[in-house]
Amino acid sequence: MWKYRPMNKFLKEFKDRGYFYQCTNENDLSDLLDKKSINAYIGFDSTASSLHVGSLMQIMCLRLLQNHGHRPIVLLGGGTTRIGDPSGKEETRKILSEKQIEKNIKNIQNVFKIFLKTNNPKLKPIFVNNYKWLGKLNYIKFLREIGRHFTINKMLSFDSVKLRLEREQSLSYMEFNYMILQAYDFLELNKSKNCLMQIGGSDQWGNIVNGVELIKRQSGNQAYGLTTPLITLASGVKMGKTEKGAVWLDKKMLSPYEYWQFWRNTDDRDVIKFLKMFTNISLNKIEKIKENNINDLKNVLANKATEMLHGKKASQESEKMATSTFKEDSSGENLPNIKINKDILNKNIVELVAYVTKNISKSEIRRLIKSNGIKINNQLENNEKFIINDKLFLEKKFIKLSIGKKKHYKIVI
RNA sequence: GGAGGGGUACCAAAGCGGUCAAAUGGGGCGGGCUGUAAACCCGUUGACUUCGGUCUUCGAAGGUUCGAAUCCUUCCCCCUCCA
Repeated sequence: MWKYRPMNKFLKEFKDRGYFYQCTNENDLSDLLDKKSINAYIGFDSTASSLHVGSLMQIMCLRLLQNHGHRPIVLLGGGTTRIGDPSGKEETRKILSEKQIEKNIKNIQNVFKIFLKTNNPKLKPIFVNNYKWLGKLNYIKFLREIGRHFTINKMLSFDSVKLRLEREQSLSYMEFNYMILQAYDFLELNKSKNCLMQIGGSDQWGNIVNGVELIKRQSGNQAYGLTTPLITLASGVKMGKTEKGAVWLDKKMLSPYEYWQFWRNTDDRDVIKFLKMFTNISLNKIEKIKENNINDLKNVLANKATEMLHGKKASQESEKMATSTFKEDSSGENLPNIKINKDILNKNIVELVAYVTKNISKSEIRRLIKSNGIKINNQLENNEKFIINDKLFLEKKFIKLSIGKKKHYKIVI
């Protein structure tokens, strides 16, 4: 008999915010989450020294979980990173050095310390590194205890494997084992941390289900899996990349201002979706403001998203900088100062731009100048021999250098 | 182990002795339109330059040639088929 029961609040919000894709046993899970506070984990790739926006939804899931009184476990895959997940990968991945992985893990933890900050000691995130248990596995023992539960027949049917085989791309034995290791992780966390749920991207479904089954067989415990959809932008591209590369969640790799800009430049069609997914604004409030001017909403999105990661101050400064860059058409008074050496004076404009930008070649700067991309004090300057002299600083004591429409610098000596 | 195909700029992909700094598409950058959006249009996309040029690139190293991304030799790496 099916009787009506209201969905668990966490699950409901999880769905309403757009995080939900699939779940192993929704009704039971809903009941469980109503009944008690559980521990749940997500594993993160440690192949780079920072996570990027592509992982943000996963992080937000943990945050939501925590807000609803459950405890997040963050697994940073020192063990599995050494193997490489074949899911969704066209080719075998490069294998990183042990040292690099450890370094990455250390740095990545910082992001979670920001997003999952709490005063409640019971909800503090637990960090685990699966190298701790995977690193000392005994092969024979592992095969006998764990390997026996996996049939090759079934493993071959999983997408991660199947696609690679169908496309006749090689899949190493090492990678083939990835899903077993991930299942084992779940089992291990279930035993040692009483972890009852694993969340992951939809491409992790197979791996997660394997874990749930392994736990059932090994210990008889019921565990659950929950997946999030792959976010595709209205423009059709995968989220998380900009022209310049990944949108990193680390100010050393992407400044707060650039992060702010990333959100500010969201496609119109994605704004509401992103407000739900990537801010902590309540769904009721979003419902109320969703008809507001689209550009105002983009500002809200940028502010909230930036605030969450880089703090209120950085967020406000970014907005201020954006306003002075795009709105006021002004002197550039509010831009951050860029100090230059005196010896740039009386050299030509190419030298100045090169000094300010780094990483862009003089040929490229010359091209920019020729194609009307450079302004000095709001004045187009298309002579590459233009000399920077101190008269340009005038009474303002600085010059405003504009590169394209979006990049402006306040140059002081 | 045997047979064959291939490695070209950020990516994909043409070129197969000179006219190749290398077609074309994507991406990027700049400009136009606009709303810091989308769509569209134009330009540009190796480095350095006294704007005359100069230097470095087509998996790596050698060689042939007046001249090589293109031909030859050796090596490295990928892929396909057969065993």
